[in-house]
Order: sequence, then structure tokens, then C-alpha cells
Amino acid sequence: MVQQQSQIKNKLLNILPERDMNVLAPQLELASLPRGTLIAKRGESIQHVYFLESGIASVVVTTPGGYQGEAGIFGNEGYVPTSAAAGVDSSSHDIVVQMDAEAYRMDYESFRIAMEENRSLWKVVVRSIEAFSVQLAYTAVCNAIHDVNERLARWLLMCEDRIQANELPLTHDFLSMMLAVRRPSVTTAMHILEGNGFIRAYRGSVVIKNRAALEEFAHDAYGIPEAEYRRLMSDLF
Amino acid sequence: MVQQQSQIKNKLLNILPERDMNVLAPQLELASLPRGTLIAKRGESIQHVYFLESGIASVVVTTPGGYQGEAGIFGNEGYVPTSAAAGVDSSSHDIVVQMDAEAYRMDYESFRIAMEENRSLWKVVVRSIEAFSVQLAYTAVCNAIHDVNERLARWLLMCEDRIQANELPLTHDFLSMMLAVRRPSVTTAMHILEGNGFIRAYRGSVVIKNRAALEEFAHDAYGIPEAEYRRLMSDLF
DNA sequence: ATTGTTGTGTACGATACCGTACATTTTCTC
DNA sequence: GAGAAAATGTACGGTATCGTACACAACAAT
Repeated sequence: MVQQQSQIKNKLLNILPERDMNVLAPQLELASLPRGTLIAKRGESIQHVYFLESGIASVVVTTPGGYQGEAGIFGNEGYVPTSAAAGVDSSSHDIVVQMDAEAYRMDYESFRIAMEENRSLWKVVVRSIEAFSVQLAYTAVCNAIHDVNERLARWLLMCEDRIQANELPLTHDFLSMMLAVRRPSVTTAMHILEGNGFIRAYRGSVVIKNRAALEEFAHDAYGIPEAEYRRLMSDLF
Repeated sequence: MVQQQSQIKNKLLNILPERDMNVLAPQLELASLPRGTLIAKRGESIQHVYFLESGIASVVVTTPGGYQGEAGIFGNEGYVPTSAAAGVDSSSHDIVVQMDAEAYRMDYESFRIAMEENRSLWKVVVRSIEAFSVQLAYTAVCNAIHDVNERLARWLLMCEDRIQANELPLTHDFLSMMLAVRRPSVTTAMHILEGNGFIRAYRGSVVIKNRAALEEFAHDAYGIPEAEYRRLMSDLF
């Protein structure tokens, strides 16, 4: 069950017309998802659909050869697994909680029915998918054309966007998996960002000191998917 | 208008139950899309929705700084622009025809109405979006972890998948834009693939000689999105 | 045939990042 | 407070790719 809609932080649920949300509310339960939780696994059946309230999760691709990398990241601006909207009963991706999260979740079958009956939910969900796919597209090109420094800057910005605080609890090792680079590459990239005064690095966390400058540094790598998200969500109701 | 459904090569239209397709048929017209045609432009309004019958188009990301790269590729297995399904009246991506294409198209407004009224079309379209987003995710990670040789191999395979023939009319210059690498990097990568006997390179075209070996060479970089597409489309009706 | 254009081959120094290894520091555990 | 574990710093040779430039080959246009 759910409290006042206005207090819901998930942007998809929050934007729903009140009457639609009221229909949905009884089916939502709040769940705690500690870091490392596997929300979904590729090819395996979907138990619940999640709307994050806080924290971060990401779509992680693991190749048959054991390589791993992050394809996309999301927080309270989305829902997951996206394949649920397609009426598939299994996920297309591995989805992992990267920073302790809270999420409203509903069981998959209820979600399917709600998607059929609740036009507003449907709209919100489909736009969210579209917005996420824009992020994926830009990540793909970003990985091809930008160096580690810029990609790290981009990642930190995307992370801060989805967290209340400007202190991000992350280790170099963790970031190296996300960016699919060596751990020492993260270390040196971090030094460059810190040397420029954009961030302050501590053991196990990063504090963003000058977001504007960091955005400027990331330049090409950051901004368009974010703007596109706002555009896609702006004229919904 | 449209001929026998069984003769339609677009996999989405082809898979539709006959009665649903019959409803749709009067609104579809066949269009020729020569290479270079801009099917959609980011932020600009959508005129038509396209179901490719042949040829290839791709989602191209252009950064404010003028860099460019391909995020995803599609042929007769999809439709476009994906954002049309979200009820947005503008595209989220630039979409460019890469090899001369034919496509059934319908005007955007008809598509919106059809999506509301035609449950089968809706299902097919949403699954297609999901499948495409899987491709985007793997492209993102692929760009991060694989070298140019493997990425070229992957691209050629994805290209052949979407073309009848095994002769692909492409130049190094074109591929360098798709892969977001230098043109000479394509040349040397091409030599490696050719040296291994996987392909034969001609001026302005590439012929795939040993597809199985090429797949093995690409290994990690190729296969999962393709399998996922088949899985997503298999149990639809 | 001549000329221009387009596509491909190749070279070269510079740089970003790799794989790996190891030292150092901070935090956790007992 | 001693030892283990985790996080970070640093080094080093090797390789992939870069940016750029130029030569040559194939085709097109006149």
C-alpha cells in the first residue's frame, strides 16, 4: 500500500493522474533493495515490476565470455524491467541494484492487467521505455567516441541526478565494472577530475564539488538524454 | 495499399494475425527510400511511421560537438521511429537510410489510432521496441569492451542479417562513421578479416565468404540480441 | 585520353588504455 | 592492537587506436 501520491518520489507514479494512481495504489508495496540485489535476470521470469523511490540500479550486460559492462542506469525516474510492458514474462536484461534502493513494486500479473486497463499507466510506462532507450543509444555512442575521463564524468553526473545527495558512495573497482575499463584507469581519471576541482575523492565515495564545471568537462557526453527525458515526460497529461 | 500478407517481408507486419493486417492494409503505402534518406530527425515531428521491407537504416547519434556514431541498426525486422509508440509526435533520434530501402509507411496519425484500436499491432510494436533496446544495450557494452576488428565483424554480421545478399555495398569511410573510428582503422580491420578468409573486400563492397567463422571471430560481440529478438517475437500469437 | 573524384593502402609519431604486479593506506574483525 | 581485508596509488612494457598526411588505384565525366 501507498501513502499520499504527492509524497511518492518515483516520477512515473508521481505524474499519474490521481484517480489512476488510486486504482494502482492497493497493488503497490514498498520494498527495500540493498545494493547487489538482482532485480531481474536475463531470460528468467519476472516476479515483480519495480518503481524505484530512491537508490540506483542498472542494466548490466554480461557476455558469454564473462566480460561485463553497464548499458544503462536508472533511479526514481523509471520502472523496471522494461520488458514487462511488452507482455513478455521474462526479462531481457540483468538488472542490478547499485546503490541501496527503496522501490514500490507490484507483482507481474497485476502489472500486466493494469497496463491493459489503465491507459495512463500505459502512457507513462511506454514513454519511460522510450526515454531509457535514448539513454542506451547515447551510452553506445559515448562509449565509442569518448575517453575514460569523460565517461567517468558522465557517469558521476548521471549518478548524482538520481540521488538526493552530492556524495556518491562508490569505489574505483565498482566504477571500473560500470565503465568496462581497468580499475587503475578509474583511479587516474578520478585524479584528473579531482585535479580540476570538479570532485573530491574519498575512500569509498566521491563528492561532486562543482557540477557545472563537471558538466562542461563531460560536454558532449552528457545532457541530451536528460533533456529528452524531460521532453518526453512533460506533455503527458 | 498492400498485396498478399504472406508476401510482405517486414517481419512485424508479416506476423500480424490476418484480420488485423487487413484492417491495417488500406493505410499502408509502399515507399522507396534511397540511401541517405533522413527518415526522422531528433526533435522534429514525425510524418510517417515506416516498416522496412528491404534495405537498412540506422539510428545515428550526432553530438553537439559534431561527433557522430551509430547506436542501432534495423531492417525489415522492425519499425520506426520507435517514439511513435509512445505517443510523442516527434522522434527521439536521427534515423538514416544506410542502404537503399523499400518500406510500407503509414501516416503518423493513423498509426496512433491503429495502436489504440489494434491490440495485435500494439503487441508487435512494443515487442519490437524491446528487442531494439536489447540491441542498443549490447552495442553500448560492445563499444566499451571490444576492439575494432570485432566490432567490424559484428557490424557486417548484423548487416548481412538484414539483407538478402551476402554482398554488402559499403565503403570504409561509411563504416568508419558507423563504428565511430578512423577510416584507416576500418581498412586495417578489413584486412584482418580478409586475411582470415572471412570476407572478400572489393572497392565499395564486402562479400561475406565464411559467415560461421566470422561469427566465431566476433564471438562475444554477436548473437545475444539476435537470439533475444527471436525469443521476443516467437510466442506472440 | 585527360582530368577530377572517390575509395583504398600505408606511414609515423603521439596517446590512451591495456594487463599485471605490487606497495601503501584505511577500515574491519577478532 | 594485531592481522586480514578492502580501497587506492603507482609503475612498466605492450598494444590499439588516434590524428594526419600522402600516394596510388579505380571509376566517372568531359
